[in-house]
Amino acid sequence: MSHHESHDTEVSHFIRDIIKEDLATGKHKSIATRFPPEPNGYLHIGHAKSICLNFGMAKEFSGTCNLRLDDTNPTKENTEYVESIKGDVRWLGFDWGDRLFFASDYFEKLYNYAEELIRMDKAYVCELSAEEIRAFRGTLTEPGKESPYRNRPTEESLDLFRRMRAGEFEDGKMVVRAKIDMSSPNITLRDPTIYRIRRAHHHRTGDTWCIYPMYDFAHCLSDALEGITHSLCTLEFENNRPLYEWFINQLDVPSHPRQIEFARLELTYTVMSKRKLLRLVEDGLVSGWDDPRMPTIAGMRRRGFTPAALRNFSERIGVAKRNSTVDVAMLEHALREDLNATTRRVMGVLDPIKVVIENYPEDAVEELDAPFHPEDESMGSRTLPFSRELYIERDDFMENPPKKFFRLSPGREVRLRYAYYITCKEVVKDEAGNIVELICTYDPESRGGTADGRKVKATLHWVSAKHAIRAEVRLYDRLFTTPAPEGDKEKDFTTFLNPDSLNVIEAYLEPSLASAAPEDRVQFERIGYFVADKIDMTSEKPVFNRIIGLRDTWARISSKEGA
RNA sequence: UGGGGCGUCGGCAAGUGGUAAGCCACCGGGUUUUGGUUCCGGUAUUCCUAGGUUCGAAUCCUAGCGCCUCAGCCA
Repeated sequence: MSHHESHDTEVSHFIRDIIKEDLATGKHKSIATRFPPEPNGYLHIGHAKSICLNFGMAKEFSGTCNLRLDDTNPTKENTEYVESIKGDVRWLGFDWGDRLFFASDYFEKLYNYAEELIRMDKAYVCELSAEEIRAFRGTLTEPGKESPYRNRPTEESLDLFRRMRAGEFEDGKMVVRAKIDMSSPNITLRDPTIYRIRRAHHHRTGDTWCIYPMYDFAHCLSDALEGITHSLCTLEFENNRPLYEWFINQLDVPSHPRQIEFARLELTYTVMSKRKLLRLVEDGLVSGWDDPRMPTIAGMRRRGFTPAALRNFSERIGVAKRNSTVDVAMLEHALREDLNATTRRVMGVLDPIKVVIENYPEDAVEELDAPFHPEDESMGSRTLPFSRELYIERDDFMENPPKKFFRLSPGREVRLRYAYYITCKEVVKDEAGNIVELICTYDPESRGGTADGRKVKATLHWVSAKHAIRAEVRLYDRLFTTPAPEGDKEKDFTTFLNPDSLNVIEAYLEPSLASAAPEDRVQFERIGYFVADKIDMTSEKPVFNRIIGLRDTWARISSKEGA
């Protein structure tokens, strides 16, 4: 973890309290958590919250956190997903050591537990069809009816279950169900299915099984087998907790974990459901799961997010039971905060306008020294070539500036960062009236950016025209235009897609950037934070992604004044 | 209309009987070779509502109201 991480924001939350209490009372000598994703998709920022919570609690209390892939449904899972999950967790900065597990590691044990349940007359093989089971289940307000197979002899169920395993029956022919209470007001307790027949190739166990355990049965037992003390999951599993406890109480298991539920993360201006994320990818609305606009960990990584920013964010949003939607500005703040501290400052001009310094020698080139970080000398410095023709940002010049505009305009003097003071003498336009060039003069006494006490109201970034390198710059913005893209029941969330979420431009950058390595992050001074694209960056054709812009007070002032 | 859960500032979120932390956002102001950073200051007489208990309640009691969740051989 980087030394930039701030721990001063650590706040109490109910899970931390429970853990402290359990340690204080001696209920547990040490704690064990786990992050249990199903390898059927890519991880997103919601998972990041869970990862940070589980690994974070383990680290904070010197416990352990297992990475467990919950692979009980072979029709949806594959190794590509397990690899991406491992990579994402590692990138976030967490280490599971030798504690990588799979629910499928326990298939044999799970099978034996199921047999045990049948022997205890706490489970039975049911031959009702899926539709019949549904019909027998009852509704929210009416109790269910018992299956006609419910009271068949234990031996018969046991025999059938063994033959299920042996592959004697076709898929869907029968299931094994826990025998609990068909009239329970909690529907998860109405004889839930715990094993089904599913002839599918499993990514790890291959074809050795044709029956697979259900989540409710497998999860609690996996936790118990691993000695998990605190099994943290999201709110929608609250209804399943009595069932979780039922299984571990019936069976002779090595430990009794406690399930604790917390609210999943929702973020403004984004969608989080796996289904909707898949839609974006499949409909080609984004370039893939790692599109820099996606809230996936892979996407955020490619966008240039830092693991520390995500960790800090997770800590700050807290953990509670209340459903809530976090303002994405909070995430952006955590991002800028980390980037500000860790990133080198360089210069690049996104939308150039040429400046010719008429009193600067025709062929002269000077090497000017410029630090990489004004507040952190340890980052060192580089030299910048300066010459007669430069580029500055189009936004930094106005022919008829409003009162509060401090930048360059006719007759006004400004500073070129780490270079000289220049004064605009003349504006050159084309036939159409577009400004194509600015004729300026410079003050040779202001080298480095200081002149005898003379103050100037603005400092502009610039690049030397003949030394600048050209690069593709991908300007990313929020994917949606509304804080709650899922909030309108009438309209599909894709109608709120931001048409300007990506703008690709060609920019002029200072030459040092040609040697940037993929995933190197920098700040283009006065503009924002950028990252050399993980996939497409090469020194021949540099590609930078905008991670996030700097806070732009001027933009707010000017739009407020209608300037 | 059964069960479970949740309601504290614009958004997160502490607080669990002693008189409303913090963060984001927002608004002022200082410093500044990034209109960045940073630093100072401001921002809930009030905790879903209504009653009640108490010297004292966001915290306890009662009754309402609102929102989330559960009827996969998904997780």
